[in-house]
Amino acid sequence: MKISELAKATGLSAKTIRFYEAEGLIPDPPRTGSGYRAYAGPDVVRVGFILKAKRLGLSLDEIKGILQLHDRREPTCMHVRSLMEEKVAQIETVIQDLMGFKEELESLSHHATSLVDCRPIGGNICSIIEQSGIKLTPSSSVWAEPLGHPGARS
Amino acid sequence: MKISELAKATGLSAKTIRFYEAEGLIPDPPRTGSGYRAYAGPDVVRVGFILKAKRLGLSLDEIKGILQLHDRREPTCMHVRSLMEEKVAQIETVIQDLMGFKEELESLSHHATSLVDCRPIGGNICSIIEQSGIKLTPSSSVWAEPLGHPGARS
DNA sequence: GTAAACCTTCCATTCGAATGGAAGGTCAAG
DNA sequence: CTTGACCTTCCATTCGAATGGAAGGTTTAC
Repeated sequence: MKISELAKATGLSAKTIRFYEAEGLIPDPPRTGSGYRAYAGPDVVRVGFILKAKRLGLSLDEIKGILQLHDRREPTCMHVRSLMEEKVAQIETVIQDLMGFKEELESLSHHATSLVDCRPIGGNICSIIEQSGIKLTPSSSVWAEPLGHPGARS
Repeated sequence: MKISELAKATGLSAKTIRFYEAEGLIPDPPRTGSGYRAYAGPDVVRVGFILKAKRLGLSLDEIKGILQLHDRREPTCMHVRSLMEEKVAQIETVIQDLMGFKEELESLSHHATSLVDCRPIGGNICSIIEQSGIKLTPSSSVWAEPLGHPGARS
């Protein structure tokens, strides 16, 4: 199995597979005489695992941790379970934050609908935003780093 | 007002203020004889606006758009209102996704608790993950790009 | 007169997860 | 025997929002 075949089998690009190898998620495969990577069945399973774990919100680093346990033949499930529980707790926090924040935005929009003059008041820039009850106290945005999984781009 | 004074007044660093200037969010201020930036009251207001808008989940690009309207003396509020409504809709989607996903993770954890043998089954790597109903169909993670505000680091 | 505390510009680096592209080697079909 | 589809390595770039640091000029206090 050449790299593009593994790519097709898993839905990744060849580039991404090489990238996963460089990141230590996939072992360096044996090579053909001419230096081409030669993959086999277990590699498809492993990449499939990576994809599922990614879909579960694990970072490549977290996945790498699990795979290293597995490769050392240590049990992974306790570790995975606690990762999952951590994710659930993080998700709960994010949902709470988002719901509160949505309220905030909605009340802002409603207020704006009732503003007769929709132009800056005094020296300010936009009353919708500047009349909002938004606090600047702790800096940061609600969106700040939700789940240790920041710039996820499919 | 020198840059570090504006920084203190707004809670930003001088670096960040220069960065906002370079990004076109703040106009190039007048300079003192020795080339130091000389700010005034309206600059504090403007930076305050940027911070509030950021807290509301707007990206620097979106904020820049609003400020440009304002600088051209065009009305901003309709524009801002539609941005807000868009954000609310995005938040709703994200909350829905997160809640469904949380269910998924929780049922996974429950299943794992009842697994007698917590080791890989067959050729797989971690049953918790690989027995999950997670689909790989459309690629992508639930976390994929929640709000066009990906790597927000306070 | 000199040291600390500012200020200036410009370039590189961070985080995560890839992707783009150049330069060159290999393999199968026609 | 050449064309085109692969493969290889290596380096740079993307996205967003900054931050780090070097090299050098200025201002203020002692």
